[in-house]
Amino acid sequence: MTTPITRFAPSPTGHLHIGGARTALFCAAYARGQSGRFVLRIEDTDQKRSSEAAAAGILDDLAWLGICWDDGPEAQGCGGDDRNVGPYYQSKRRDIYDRYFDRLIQLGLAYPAFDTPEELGEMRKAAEKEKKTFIYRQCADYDHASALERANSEEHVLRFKMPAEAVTVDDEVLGKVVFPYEELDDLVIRKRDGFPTYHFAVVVDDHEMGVTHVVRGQEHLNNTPRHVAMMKALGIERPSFAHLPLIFNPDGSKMSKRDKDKTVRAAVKAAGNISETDAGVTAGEFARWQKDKTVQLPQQNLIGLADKLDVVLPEIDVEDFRRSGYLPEAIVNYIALLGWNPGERDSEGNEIERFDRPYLNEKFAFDRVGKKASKFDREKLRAFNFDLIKAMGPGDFVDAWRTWCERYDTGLLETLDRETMLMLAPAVQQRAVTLSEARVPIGFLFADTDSIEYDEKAVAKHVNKGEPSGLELLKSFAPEIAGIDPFTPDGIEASLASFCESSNIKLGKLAQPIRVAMTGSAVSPPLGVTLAALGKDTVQARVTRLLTTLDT
RNA sequence: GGCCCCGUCGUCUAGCCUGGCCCAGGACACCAGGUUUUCAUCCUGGUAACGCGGGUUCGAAUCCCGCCGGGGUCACCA
Repeated sequence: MTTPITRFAPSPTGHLHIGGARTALFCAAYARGQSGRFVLRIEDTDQKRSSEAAAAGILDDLAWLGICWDDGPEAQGCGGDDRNVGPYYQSKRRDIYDRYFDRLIQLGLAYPAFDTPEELGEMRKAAEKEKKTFIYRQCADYDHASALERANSEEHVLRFKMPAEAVTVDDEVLGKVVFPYEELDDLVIRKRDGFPTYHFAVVVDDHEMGVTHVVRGQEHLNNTPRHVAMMKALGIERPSFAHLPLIFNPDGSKMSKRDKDKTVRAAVKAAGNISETDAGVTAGEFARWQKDKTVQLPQQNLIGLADKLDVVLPEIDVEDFRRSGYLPEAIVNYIALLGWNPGERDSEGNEIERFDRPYLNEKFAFDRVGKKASKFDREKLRAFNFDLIKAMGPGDFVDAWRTWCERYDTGLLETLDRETMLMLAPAVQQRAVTLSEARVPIGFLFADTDSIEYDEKAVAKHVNKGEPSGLELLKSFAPEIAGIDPFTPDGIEASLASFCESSNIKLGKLAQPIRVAMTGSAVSPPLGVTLAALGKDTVQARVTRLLTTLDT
């Protein structure tokens, strides 16, 4: 049997979309599990929209997820050209495409077409008027020789002459799908600028790179017969195809990069007082963005606006999830389950759905990929992430936390040293679903003692009420604080316990007023870590403040 | 609109190919209890689905047909 070779071929027009990540993951998992190879190719034939930075970003996103490629651009410790089938940027493969263009022209299966975009627009409009789909065909009196001659001096595109027969696609996921000839047009394979179109480049590159399994989103299904027809024309052996079901938003719409703009646009409109200065772009750009749903603002500007408007951007790209503080392992596990499942049960008879990469690699196959599009359920992703966070050792957690902070919250690193974070870790891990939310349960650490606002209900219940009242208990405990040694979670807990025992009160009676003093509310992590993290001086200051502020 | 794909709890799904083990199982969410110095974690339990209509069959979530619904695609983008 030949070595299976899969490939992921993103176009570098932005960050890696979560759907693309799943495609890449399945490709990589299949290659690993079958001892094959996984190729990464950058499809940058669209000169206008592609960028070097986007390509680098995608490689970075993949590597962060732990999806490494065997053949492809060398970056992040992945890639290389061991099989000598590169380069892996389509823009650098022009000479290869030219060879194939020539072959098709010789065969009379590719021909120059001179219609201008305007003319084509007219033709489409006319077809639409008749309620028909516009299908481009070579005109009946087309003269190949003179067209070729004319092509030497005139701008033109190259079209593929679609053979007059239906095409059957055998899909690993969907099964047999038949496309009638009447639906297949003479597609453009070389653009006016000389670059191949996507359709042509994939066919050539997949063949040149020995790809055996073409795995991609279902939105490509309708393209497949064109590709198959070209393969046949070129005498290329056809690979197997696997079209993955789409991923939707919870509301059923397709998960799109533009959703982020959509969210911010709506918030801007609702706020009513946002200007181009807030957006950080020119007035013209801002107006265009507001009016045109297809116009996107740069990521950084979008984040800035979202912060200003206090709206949460929907996570769409891998980078968005990373920023939100999800662990790559959680994302990988969750997206693997979108459209696929191992179909195995654990010893208790429950379906297995929590697993790691080695398990995925071993089990993944296309026969268990579903056909139905799935909605992206953030709550479930959060549950996966939370479980992973809870299961981490404190050291690993702090490592992950600090790494995240280096990228997204350097301020936290300035406030907390590693040792303090380590002490806080167990408390935080029980309370933070994502890394970005890790600072929430310890928010009291960042408050200024003199500006703590005391929650009315908490004060009424825990400070004023009781006999003796919480305030009185706190007052009598206050002198003890200075003598707590060591001032560590254990030392503090011990001191608290012995004080309560000798005073013959329940721990809760004292604990709650202390919480109010420390945080202004009745909620905090266990008192030991809460006080230890604050430090003796701050603890005393906060107790004093409550006593002086609320003792009436 | 043409063509193509899809349709099991709110969501992700198991089961469908090889009809009975399914008055449909799991997970997330939700609800109710319990443990706990608060919150959280944790534990226990519960609500909840085969889109509709015809067939075939002793028997259908599973096979067939129709309908309805959702989605994709119709570029010199990928």
